[in-house]
Amino acid sequence: MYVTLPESFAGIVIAPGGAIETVERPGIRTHRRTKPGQSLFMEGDEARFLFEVVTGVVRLSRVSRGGRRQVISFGFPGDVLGFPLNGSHHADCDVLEGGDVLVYPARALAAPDDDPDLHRYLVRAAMLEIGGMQDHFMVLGRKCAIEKTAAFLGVLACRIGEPTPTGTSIHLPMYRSDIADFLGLSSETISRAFTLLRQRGIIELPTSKEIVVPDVPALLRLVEAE
Amino acid sequence: MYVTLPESFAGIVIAPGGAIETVERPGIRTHRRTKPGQSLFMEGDEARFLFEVVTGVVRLSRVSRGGRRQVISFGFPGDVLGFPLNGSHHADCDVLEGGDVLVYPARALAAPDDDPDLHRYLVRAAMLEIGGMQDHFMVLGRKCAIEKTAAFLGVLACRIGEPTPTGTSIHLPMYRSDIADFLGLSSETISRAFTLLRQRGIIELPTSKEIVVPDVPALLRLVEAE
DNA sequence: GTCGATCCCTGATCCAGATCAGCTGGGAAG
DNA sequence: CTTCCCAGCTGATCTGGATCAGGGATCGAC
Repeated sequence: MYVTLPESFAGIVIAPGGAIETVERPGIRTHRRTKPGQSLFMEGDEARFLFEVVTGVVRLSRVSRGGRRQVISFGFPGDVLGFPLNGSHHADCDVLEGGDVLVYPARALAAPDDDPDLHRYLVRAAMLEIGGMQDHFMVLGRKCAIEKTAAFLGVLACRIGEPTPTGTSIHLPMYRSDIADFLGLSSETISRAFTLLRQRGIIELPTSKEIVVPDVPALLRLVEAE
Repeated sequence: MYVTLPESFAGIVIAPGGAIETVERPGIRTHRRTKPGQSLFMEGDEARFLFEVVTGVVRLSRVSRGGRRQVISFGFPGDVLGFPLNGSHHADCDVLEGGDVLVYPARALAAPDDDPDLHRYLVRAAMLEIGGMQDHFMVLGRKCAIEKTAAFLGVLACRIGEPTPTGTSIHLPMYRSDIADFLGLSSETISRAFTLLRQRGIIELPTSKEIVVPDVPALLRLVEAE
């Protein structure tokens, strides 16, 4: 998941996934059960598989020599992760919330003929990945803290929000520091942004990992004050 | 081009392109001549073609509703641009320095059987794109101005630097503001970073668009002060 | 040649967010 | 139950980079 919002968001309820052109996911595949804290792959590992999150949440991240960390993306249900570079993985993938992943052979990407349906599915997933990352550049490079945070929560509300009587409810499986490393901020700034949004009535925080958004369009209007 | 540096850079001269696993570019293709200022495609255009820069330089960018701009990447010789999302382009592509581009039909990506060699070539280019963008996240989110600038010039030196008696020479076809919008900084900060690097003897600026790097490893050592 | 129009550089000031530090609360272990 | 530990929150301070402002170099139009 990247922080990528559809063109016209004001007042529009966005369907989970938000796909326009759809490629059917190929039939029954290999599943693997994931446990919190488990590593699906690490930077430098030979890339034998790609993964699609079915349930649960994973985190894709890189750590620099100096110890600075960048969370590249969060993998929510429907996200495909593990696109290989020169045959090896290029980031660490860890499980935040246990669940199920689909396991695709990396060969399916390089060899179209083995399984043409799967191949086309993965190529399309790669295009979605590139598009999402392009949007995320704008967030990282050209938005302030409150806009980044609002955009992040807005995307989560659209993708994994549960409708409740009081608003859209989001469960956050990651730490504040994960969100910070994803948005290029410090964890203190995330805390302060959450507090500010709460004070303004944009979100409620029943617990530190549960967020209720009474009015998603109001949240999304904060994404870019023009 | 993204700001993406190989693992072990200190003292190592990086080959242009830096590819490890190579896929041969398919035979003779359609060329198109480009002129400075020309637009190859714009956001929202139907994606009928992908482009590979042969000579010259292009710029890929997005502009938000509020008018803020993010330069997503610069296209130097060897870079493939224009990966489609739901059949349309997702950013603007403009020519900075005239030259030649190869034109590939977008179908080649979706339909493996039309031209299997080209298809594999483009899939591999997409994987390079994803890997490069992941590295660029670290630059945007977790590096300071001087590190961003040094990393940017370092990549350029490795990719398009010309060896001269006094060092590696780089021609910059873009404005300071383009570099700023690429690195998530202001154009003033780019100017100041260039001046600082010049004062420290890391670079020379014969003209504002020509940069000479006497010692590329010294430049790259600034990328991450640990 | 002169005149604009840009682009680039640099100084001064300001502010958003990092950093440092301390406090609080909830969950796990005993 | 108590204790410990760590995530999260918040206050105080600092600072890197944005912003504002002005000045010089370059280039094209005429």
